[in-house]
Amino acid sequence: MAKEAKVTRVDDAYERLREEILENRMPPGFQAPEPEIAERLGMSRTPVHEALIRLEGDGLVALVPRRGVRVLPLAPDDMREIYEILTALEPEAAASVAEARFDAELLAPLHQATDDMERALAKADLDAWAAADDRFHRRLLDLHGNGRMTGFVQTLFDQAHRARMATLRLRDLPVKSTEEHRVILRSIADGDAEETRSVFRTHRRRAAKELLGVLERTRLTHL
Amino acid sequence: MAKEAKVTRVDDAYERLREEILENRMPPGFQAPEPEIAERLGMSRTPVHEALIRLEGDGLVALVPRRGVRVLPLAPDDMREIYEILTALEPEAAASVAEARFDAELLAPLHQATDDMERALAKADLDAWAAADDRFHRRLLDLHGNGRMTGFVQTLFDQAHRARMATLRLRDLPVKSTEEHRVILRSIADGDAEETRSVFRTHRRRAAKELLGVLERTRLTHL
DNA sequence: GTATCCGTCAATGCATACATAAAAACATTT
DNA sequence: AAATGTTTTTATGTATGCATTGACGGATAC
Repeated sequence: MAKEAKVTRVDDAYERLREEILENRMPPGFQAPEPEIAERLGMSRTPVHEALIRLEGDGLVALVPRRGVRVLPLAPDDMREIYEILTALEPEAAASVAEARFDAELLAPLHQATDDMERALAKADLDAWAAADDRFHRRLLDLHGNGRMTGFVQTLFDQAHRARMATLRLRDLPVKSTEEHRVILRSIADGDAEETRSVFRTHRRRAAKELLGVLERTRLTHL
Repeated sequence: MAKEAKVTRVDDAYERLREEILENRMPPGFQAPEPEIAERLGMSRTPVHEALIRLEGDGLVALVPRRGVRVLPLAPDDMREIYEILTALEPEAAASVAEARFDAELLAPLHQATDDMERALAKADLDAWAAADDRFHRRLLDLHGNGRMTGFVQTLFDQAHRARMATLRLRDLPVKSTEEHRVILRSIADGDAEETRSVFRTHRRRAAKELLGVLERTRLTHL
């Protein structure tokens, strides 16, 4: 997962800043003027500003006149919005993949990701678990092949990333979630679209409820 | 619907270009270097470039190195992607609005939009019909109150706008579509979430099928 | 006539310059 | 000391300059 050679400074700035936000090194509420960011990244304001426009489009930051960038915090309501959309989109995509009855070879990335989740769970390696979980969802969307959906879901994942990582450490190991992935995968392999949709919906609903429950209990109103 | 006072040149450029694309004054496939656009809009390259980044994020244009902007054409597959997402999202939003049992006053914008559709249909004014149709969908999303969903659906509407306007003139008057809106509205007013979801789904599926049928029959492979 | 090579042109990425306007710091008055 | 007015600093929006690099056209070779 080494950094790819960045072609332009705008891309470079975009990816570095995105990563810093996702990894919580630029935490929610963090604020800084553009010249400061530019200096930190070792480039002029122009490419930084253009990268920030993209990040703003991704819903990760807000550009506040005269005070620079602000990293947007996530409130429980934001998570509700995000999970509602995911609950509507992903089960449809999964059902469509099931219906397409891909052969085992094409489903390999999903098996791989699910195996990785189980392995990570066994080692209680939450970072690895989350990465594998992400990969499962991403690969599934890839198989479905609706680029717009994939892109949008990815930006939602990005937005939710911090909250997911934070809550992951505030609750029991995600045993249930891992099992559900196995079930989803089986119903996809069986080509049972209706079952896939139903199981995936349940999976998303439960995950949302659990996450919101943790936020509620821990009084984490934004992060 | 006069132009609002634009605060910055970037906003100005963004909105003018977006409108030109939606209204087909910059047709799909149109290509021009940034300096040319800048001159046309009477500003320097900087704000134009930044506006173009936003339009690229909206999926309306592509920035091609060394050749400037290109207005993206829409293929039938794009329409399939768009309608698939709309079919997954809008019925959920509508069902949720039905469940919320808003009182008549809050539903007024929907009644208004539906009335306008019927009036426009009676006068065979397709532009007014399309505008009212858009408004109905937009207001419904507004009532639902998921800002991310609203925003995303809006960008999809923007992307699909040209195709919708083009096909509207290649087929019979949208009588069925208008009637369906009336039915949807009634089921929302009745607070019947399940019925709303089902009717809306049917509405979207039928609209998609019809539109794709027209594209197919007229061999319009991109527009 | 066709294909290849080279030179010129032009578009973009980025840096920098500048005007504007807000905010912050400071001074002055009461 | 508080409040008000003034100065200074600073961030952003926009324009412009410059280097790089690809595109295009013409010339040359075959």
